[in-house]
Amino acid sequence: MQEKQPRPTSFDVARRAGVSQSAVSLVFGGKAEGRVGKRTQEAILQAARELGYHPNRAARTLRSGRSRIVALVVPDVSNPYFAAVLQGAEEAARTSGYSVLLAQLHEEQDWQHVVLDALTSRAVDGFLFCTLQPPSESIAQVLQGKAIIVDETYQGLPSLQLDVETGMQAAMEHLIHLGHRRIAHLGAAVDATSFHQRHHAYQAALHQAGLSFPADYLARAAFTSADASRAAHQLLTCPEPPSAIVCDSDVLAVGVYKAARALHRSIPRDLSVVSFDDSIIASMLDPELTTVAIPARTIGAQALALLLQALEEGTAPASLTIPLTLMIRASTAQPAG
Amino acid sequence: MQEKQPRPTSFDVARRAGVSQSAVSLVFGGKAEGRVGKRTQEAILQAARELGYHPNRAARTLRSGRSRIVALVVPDVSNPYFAAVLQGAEEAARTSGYSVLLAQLHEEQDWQHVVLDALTSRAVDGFLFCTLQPPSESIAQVLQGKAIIVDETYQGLPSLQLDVETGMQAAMEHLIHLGHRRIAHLGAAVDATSFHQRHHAYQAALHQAGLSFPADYLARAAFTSADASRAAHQLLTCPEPPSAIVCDSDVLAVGVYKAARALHRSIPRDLSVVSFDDSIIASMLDPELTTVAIPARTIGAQALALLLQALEEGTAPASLTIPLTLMIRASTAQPAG
DNA sequence: CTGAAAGCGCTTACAG
DNA sequence: CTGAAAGCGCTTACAG
Repeated sequence: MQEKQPRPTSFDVARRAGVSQSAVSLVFGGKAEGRVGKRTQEAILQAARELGYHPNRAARTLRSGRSRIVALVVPDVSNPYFAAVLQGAEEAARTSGYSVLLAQLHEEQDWQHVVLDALTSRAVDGFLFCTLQPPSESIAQVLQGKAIIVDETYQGLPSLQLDVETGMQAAMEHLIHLGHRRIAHLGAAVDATSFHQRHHAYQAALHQAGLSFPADYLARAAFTSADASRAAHQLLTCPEPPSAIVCDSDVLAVGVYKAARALHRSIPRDLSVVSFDDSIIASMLDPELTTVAIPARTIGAQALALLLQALEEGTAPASLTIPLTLMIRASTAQPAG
Repeated sequence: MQEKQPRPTSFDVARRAGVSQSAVSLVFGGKAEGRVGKRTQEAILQAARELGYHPNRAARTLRSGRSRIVALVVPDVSNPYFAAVLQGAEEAARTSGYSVLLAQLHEEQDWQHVVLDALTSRAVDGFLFCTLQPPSESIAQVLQGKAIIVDETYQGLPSLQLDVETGMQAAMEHLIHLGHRRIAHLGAAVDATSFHQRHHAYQAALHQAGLSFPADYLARAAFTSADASRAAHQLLTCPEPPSAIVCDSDVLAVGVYKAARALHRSIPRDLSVVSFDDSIIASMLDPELTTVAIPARTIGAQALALLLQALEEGTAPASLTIPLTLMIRASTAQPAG
C-alpha cells in the first residue's frame, strides 16, 4: 500500500493465494457459494487483504454492463425537499452497494438527451426522477425497467406516488372542524400533477363541506417566500378575506407569515395556516407550522428500493403510494369571532 | 435507436464513416486536432449521430484510468449548507464533463476505508471533503493530488479556506458600533477548525474593544434549533444577560429566536442576533437575520475547480481563501436603554 | 469444485 | 494525416 503503484489485480491475488484468477473473481463477485471451496475462499480473502486489493470498477462495469451507479434527477438540490430525497436515496443505495450520482436539471428543457447520454454511455444503470416534465414517449420507451418516477406518473413507468389527496383532505377537515368557513388556497405556480392534485382535493373538500370557493380564494406563487408573500397579501386584502390559508409547501407558508405580519394579522388568532412538507422550515417558524408531512428521506429510500428491484430482478415493480400525515402544530386555531 | 440492442461501438461508427476505429476514438477523446483531417472528423461525427453513438464510459475508464467522477464527502446533505455546496460542485463539474457522486458519512468514524475503497477500485478520480475529522497521515499521503479540503487544513492537502476571522470581526464591529457591550457567543458543539476560529475571532474582537468576556457568555449547542434554544435560554437567563448574541450558524440563530420569544424578549429591541451562513433560513426568520454570508454554492464550484486543476494539470493548487461578507438585516439594532 | 480463455469497448503508443 | 494492434482488469460460459 505504501509503494508506488502496487495497484494489485485479481491475478496478483490469485498468484498469492495459489488459485486461479477466476476463483478470485467469483469470490469478489459474490458468486462463490457452491463454486469455490470454503478454504479457497478464505485463502483468497486473506491474500486480498494483504495486498489491499479492490476489484476495478471499470473493468467490472465494462464486462458486466452494470455500473452500480444510479442517477437522481432533480431540478435543484438546494431545495430542502430534494436534498432530503437525495439523502434517503444515498443511504439506501449504499447499503446495497450502489452509489448515487447527482443530475441537476435547472431550467433545461433538453434534459432528455442528458438522460440518453448517461444511459447509452453506460455511465449509470438507472434513474430516479423527481417532479419534472414527463419524458417524451420515445424516451419513456428506453427508460422502461430503468427508472422510477417520484410523485408523477407517466407512460407506464413505475412510480412512487404520494397520497396528496388524503393529505389535503386531512388538512381541510382539520380547518373545517376548527370552524373555518373561508379557506383560501395558495398554490405553487408549477405545472406538475402533484400540485394539481392539491388543488382538486382542496376544492373537493370545500364542496363536500358545502362551502363556497370565491374566485379570489386562489392565488399562485413561484417557489420562493418572496413571491408567496406577494400572493398571500393579495389573498388577505380581498373584500372578504379568508380566515385560513392552505399552502402547497412550507416555503410558501413562509410568505404567508410575512404577509400576515405586515398586515398585523396574528397567526393563529386572526389567520390559520396549513401547508405541505414538514421540512426543517416548519418547526423554525413561529408559531410552528401545521403541515402535511411529506417524508422526503423515506421517499428517496423507497424509490431507490423500487429502482433496484427493477434493475436487479427485472420485474417491473408495482407503483407504490406513500401515505401523508397531518402534523398539527401551532399555526391553526379556531377562527376569531 | 428503436431496434433492440443497437448499442453501437466505435467500430460501428468507423465502418460507417469509412475510417479506422482509432480515428473515431481520437475524435471523441478530443485529441483529433492535428491528427485527423477536418473532413474525416465531420464524417465521423455524422456517422456517430446517425447511429446514436456515445463512447462507453467504462471502457474509457478502464483504459485511461480516469473515471471523470469525483466524490463529495459530507456528513449530511440534508443540511442546507452542504446541499448548496453540492449544488455548486455539480454545476461546475458538469461544465467540465465530470459528474459528482455523493458520499455521506453520517457518524461513521471509519470513513477512511470508504475513501480508500473508492480510490483503489478506481471508482472516482478525486474527492471534495467538507468539515470532517482530518484524515490520518497515511491516508493523506494517498490523497495527495486527488483531494481538496473545504474549510479545514490538513497535512499539506490543498484546501479552500473561508475567511471566518474577518467575517466574525465584521459581525462584532457591527454590534459594537451599535453600542453593544454585553455580547455572548452561541457556538456549535462541533470540533472543527472553522468553529474554533469563530470563537477566537470573537474573543479577539472583544479584547480589542476593551470588553469583558464573562464565563457565562459562552454556550455551545448541537446543530439543531432545539438544542440551540436550550443554550440560548441559558445565556438569556444568566445574572447579567447579554444584549446581543453571535451564533455560529443560522440554525442556531433559530434557537435564539425561539428562546427570546419564550422569554418575551423582542428582537432586535431587547436582543440583537447575528449569525453565520445566510442560508434560506436567514430571510425566513422574522425579523430577517443579520448574518455573515457563507457562499456555499460558490464554495462548491471553486473547490471543484481546484480539484480539477489538481487532477488534470497535476499541479498542487495553492490553497484559496474565500472572503465572507456581513449581511445586515433586521435582527440587529442599538441596545435598549 | 477449479482453471484456461475469450472478450467487454475503448486509448494509446507505434508504424507507416 | 491514418491504421493495425496491444492491452486495461475484470466476468462468464465452458471444459474438466
